Order: sequence, then structure tokens, then C-alpha cells
Amino acid sequence: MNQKGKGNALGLKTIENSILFKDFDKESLLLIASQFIIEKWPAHTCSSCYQLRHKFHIIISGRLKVFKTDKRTGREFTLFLLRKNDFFDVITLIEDCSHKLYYESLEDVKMLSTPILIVRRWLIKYPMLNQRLLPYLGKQLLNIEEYAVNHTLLEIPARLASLILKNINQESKKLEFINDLSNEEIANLIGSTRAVVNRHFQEFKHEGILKLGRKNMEVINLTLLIKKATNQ
Amino acid sequence: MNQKGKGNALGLKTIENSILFKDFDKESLLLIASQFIIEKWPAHTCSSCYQLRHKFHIIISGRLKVFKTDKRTGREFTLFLLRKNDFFDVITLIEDCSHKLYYESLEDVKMLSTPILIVRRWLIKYPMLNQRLLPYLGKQLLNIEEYAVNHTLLEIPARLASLILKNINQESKKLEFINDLSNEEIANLIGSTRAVVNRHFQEFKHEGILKLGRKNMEVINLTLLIKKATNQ
DNA sequence: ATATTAGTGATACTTAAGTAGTTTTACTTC
DNA sequence: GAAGTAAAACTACTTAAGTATCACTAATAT
Repeated sequence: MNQKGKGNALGLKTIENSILFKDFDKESLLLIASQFIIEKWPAHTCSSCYQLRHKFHIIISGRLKVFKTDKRTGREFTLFLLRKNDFFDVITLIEDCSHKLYYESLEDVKMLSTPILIVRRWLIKYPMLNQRLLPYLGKQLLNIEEYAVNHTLLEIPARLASLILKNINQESKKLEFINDLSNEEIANLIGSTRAVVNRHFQEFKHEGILKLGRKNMEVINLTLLIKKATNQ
Repeated sequence: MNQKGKGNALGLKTIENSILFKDFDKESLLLIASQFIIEKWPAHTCSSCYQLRHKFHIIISGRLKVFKTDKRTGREFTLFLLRKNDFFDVITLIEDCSHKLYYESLEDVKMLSTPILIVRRWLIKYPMLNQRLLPYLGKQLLNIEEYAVNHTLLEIPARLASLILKNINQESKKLEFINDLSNEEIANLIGSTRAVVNRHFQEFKHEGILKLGRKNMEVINLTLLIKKATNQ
């Protein structure tokens, strides 16, 4: 699963493009990149926070689901879907607190990893890093906040529509990133269950809002979708 | 509502004790404190983010509710209950993004305030501040994350019990901080409605878990309360 | 070609939570 | 002490969402 990445071109490129290390001088970049190794998770690899506690990761490619489970009911809740250039876990990086999460690769995932202690040393050596972490953490906070507000104030059709809208590419106007997820994974993203999500998807289909396929969906009527999201 | 705070002893004391400025040298502390004014909000003062957009606040005393509303249903959702030494809004401080929130003082609230641009200048002048902000933001993230997980995976009795448990003082074993809130405000905290919260409070009372009074509650049976929170 | 599996579509049923409305209680103030 | 008010307590009703189950279909493996 692991692979030495010293001097690896892919690793260096990822580091250079990371919002964390962007604009660092060449020398530092090389030094930093040399501390990472490349880790490859085949599709559907599952890992608990305990196994990853002492490592910091930057995703190179593939999607990684960050989730919680309720053993009692077996229900799952996806907190984040991480992608290229995302990193984790920031919480355990900045403080030694327990952050009980699970991770699962939705497809083959490639990432860089390094001991968290090394990143903590960098935080001291390169104070700029603290400044770079803040906006990232802020965005995560806003994301979860939005989820909490939606889950509290909106019903499932509106939450479903919001999720889809959020993942429509501004230029192409096409649904991206979540268009190939199963009903089950969509349900985990809005905090519901497969059957309920499917029920509302059928409604959306009959209303001409979505075109549904097997692990594939497409937005047909954006105007109506927006109406759904805003409860009109 | 406002009051000059230059050289104010209360302001300086608050700044000294803030996790943001702790251990700064005396000279810097005086300089920083001199830039704040004291703001007093009478009980139940309500303010939108638009009115506060360009200011940064540190609470001296009193509780401040941070919430969202759904105009359609009139329902309210309390994201945070800020208290002494809390500050806001960190999101608009670190980035110029829209963070549409409302604020309301639950009782008379005293706070320090200063233009957000000044704090941004301090972030450059004192790089240490970035480092101090990180754990605070991390805690907020964990808070909202916990809310999201609870709201998604637990039913109202468990969420209610969790909320109470979270506010029990470790030493005194007494319920604090939220013990004097109305059913309505408790409902806003767990993302439900007054009637539903009251229904479950009655259950808790009959089961001998809580003692209920007018704007006052007390935990009688902690063991049972923990069972409720963990769905046993 | 057949078997297996994962994902989807659809039905019937259960239930927790939301909503509306009324009554009761406790506190305030005049 | 009476009147007024706000919170809490209670009742009846509605509904969205969850659950269980089965049928169907596409993809994959054997």
C-alpha cells in the first residue's frame, strides 16, 4: 500500500500546488516533499482514525469519504468528501484531541503522507503555515455549518436539491463530483437513508428535474431544481 | 449602546485573559486594548451580521446567541451560545465571505469591539495570532460537527440528554449555563420545537431524571440521563 | 451462458416529530 | 389582592421520514 516518494516528481508537484506550501522557496519545497511518501488505497479501502492518528495526508487523486457510523442502527453519515489537494486530519494536527472518524476511498486514491509530528515541526519552522491553515479550516466550518442548518431547517427534497446545486460546475453547468454516486452514498451525504432518497429522486424524475441512470444522474431543469432547494 | 474604552481597566483585563493575546508583552497589550471600545447590549438586543460585518468582538460578560432563521416556517436554529472570552466573527475575520448569521443577547451583554481591519493588521504584525486562532476555530468545528452527527444519527431524547450532559460542570456535577433557558431556547439548541422538547422533558421528569421549574432545571439521576444520551 | 451481486424502483406499514390549540401555572406589576 | 403575561403542561391531529420487503435490472464474475 505504501511507496517511497523521495524525490518523486508527483509528490513535489502536489506539494507545490497545495495551498499550504504555495509560493514556498524551491529549497523548502524539496525538503518538505522529501518527507512525504506516496500511499495508495485501492477502491473501498476503509480505515479508522486510530490507524491514521499519527499521520497527515494530502490527497493526490481520487475521492475519500470521511464519515461517522451509528453501530446501533448501522446508519452512516458522511461529513466530508475529500478530493485532490484536500488534506486531513487538520483537527488532530492542531490539537491532541480525539476525533473519531472513519475514512473510505470511493475509488483508487493516491495520497501523500507524513508523520503528524513533522508537520507540527513545520508549523513552528514556517509560521506562514498557520496562516494558510486558517482559511481551509474556515471553509470546513462553513461546510458543516451549512449541513447543520440545512438538516435542521429543510426537508429532504430541499436538502437533496441543495446538494445537487452545490455540485454543479459553474462553467459547464453540469453536475460533477457526485453524479456517479449510488443512492446510498447520496443518502449518507444528506443524512438520510437510501429508500427515502430514491423516493424523492423518483419525484424529481417525474417532474422532469433529473435524468436518472445507474450510478449516474444529470440535471435537466435547473430552474425547477433551484425552486426545490428554496422550497418554492 | 457604545462607550469609549481607552485605557479602560476592564478592557485591558479582558485582552490579557483572552487566549488570543495571552502572554503578549505589556506594551503590545496596552496598544491592543486601546483600540477596543466597550459595547453594551441590553438583554434581547438583536443584530444581523450586516450591522456587525466590519467589527470584531470579544465578549466580557453575558450570553450571546448566534443563530439562523427560516423565514418560511419561522423556526430558529442556534449555532453557538457565546460566553465570556468568546469572540466573533472569526470566519469574516479570516476571509471576506458572506456569513449570514443573527445575534441576540440572552441577558445584558458587555463586549469589546474594534474594526475588523485592525485585527487583520494585527494578524500580520503579530503572526502568533494565527496560531492562536487555529485551536479556537478547531473547537468550533468540532462543536458543529458534533451537532451535525447528533442531529443525523440520534433522536430527540438522546440529543436532549447529550445537550444537558455537555453542560454539567465537572466539579460541582451541576447543570450550568443552560439551566435557566426556556423550552423554546433549548429547542433552538437541538434543532427542534418547543412543544416537542417539552414533551420529552415531561418524560424525563416522570422517569425521575430531571427536576423542572420555570426557566430552571436540575439533574436528579445522572446515570439514567447518560443512558438516555447513549440510547440504552 | 449462467449465476451472483449491487443498485434501483416500488409498495405497505410504523413512528417520531412537527403543528395547532387549550389549559394551567407561576411570576410580575399595578 | 387582582390583573396581566409568559412559560409550561397537556391533548389531539398531521405528516414526513424511516423501515421492511420484494421485484426488477444492469453489471460482473464464473
